[in-house]
Amino acid sequence: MKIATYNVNGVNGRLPVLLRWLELAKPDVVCLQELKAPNKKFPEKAIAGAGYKSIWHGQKQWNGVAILSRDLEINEVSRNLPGESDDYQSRYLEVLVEDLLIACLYVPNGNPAPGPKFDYKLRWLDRFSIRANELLELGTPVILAGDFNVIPTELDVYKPESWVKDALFRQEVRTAFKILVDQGWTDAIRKLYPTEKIYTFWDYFRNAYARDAGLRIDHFLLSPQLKDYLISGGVDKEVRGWDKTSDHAPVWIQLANEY
DNA sequence: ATGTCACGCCTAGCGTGA
Repeated sequence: MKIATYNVNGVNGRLPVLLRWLELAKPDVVCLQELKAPNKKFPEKAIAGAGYKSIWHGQKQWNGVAILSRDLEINEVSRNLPGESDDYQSRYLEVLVEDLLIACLYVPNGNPAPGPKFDYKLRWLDRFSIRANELLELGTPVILAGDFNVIPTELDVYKPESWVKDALFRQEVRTAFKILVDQGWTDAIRKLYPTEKIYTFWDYFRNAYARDAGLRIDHFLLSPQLKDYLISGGVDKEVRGWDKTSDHAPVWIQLANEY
């Protein structure tokens, strides 16, 4: 099974790029973030035309997540991250793809830090950590995929020293990510490439893509049942170079069929 | 500090988020 995650930065503005990439990469399941579209403007028909059924959780103007499936049956489990009843931001979606639970997440950016947005990010990560632990305790295969807005280590950023005060790399955030992973998750891309520079995001500013001034912030975390079935994975980096493209590139993993 | 995108809106540049 090939599973991808892609922060599209506007699902309608990016529709030609998304459809072109789907045709090329042919993932079985796709987690999308930053739809920037209300529910009624999600391009369900165009995506169905490419062969994918969709479950989406949109929001006017900002945020928004979706999960697409090509052939496999998909059923919604939840569209809310527990723990904060007045949190209206659409950043979370949990589905079952057959017997595999997939959570698609779009963690708050958190800048400027410190400040209320950063506090919200830390609370969100705490809430997510609680949910992730519950999912682990199910003892069934689970994938947490999406835009974590976390640079896990110095290897994951082109110039660490210039990012230490940024909400994506501050120590509190790196620690939160480490606590989460240490519950028993496997960072799939880092497992496949233990020492290589792997980036998934390049800023629109300052010609970042051409300079390869990137960050690794889109991640797959695998529950223990899955880690030995991870075959391959990577970043479809060339998509970041396409016209009218997102600032993120799609990231994917391949799991053995018999997991 | 800056830079570049996409979105919504009392439609046309501006505020906001990233």
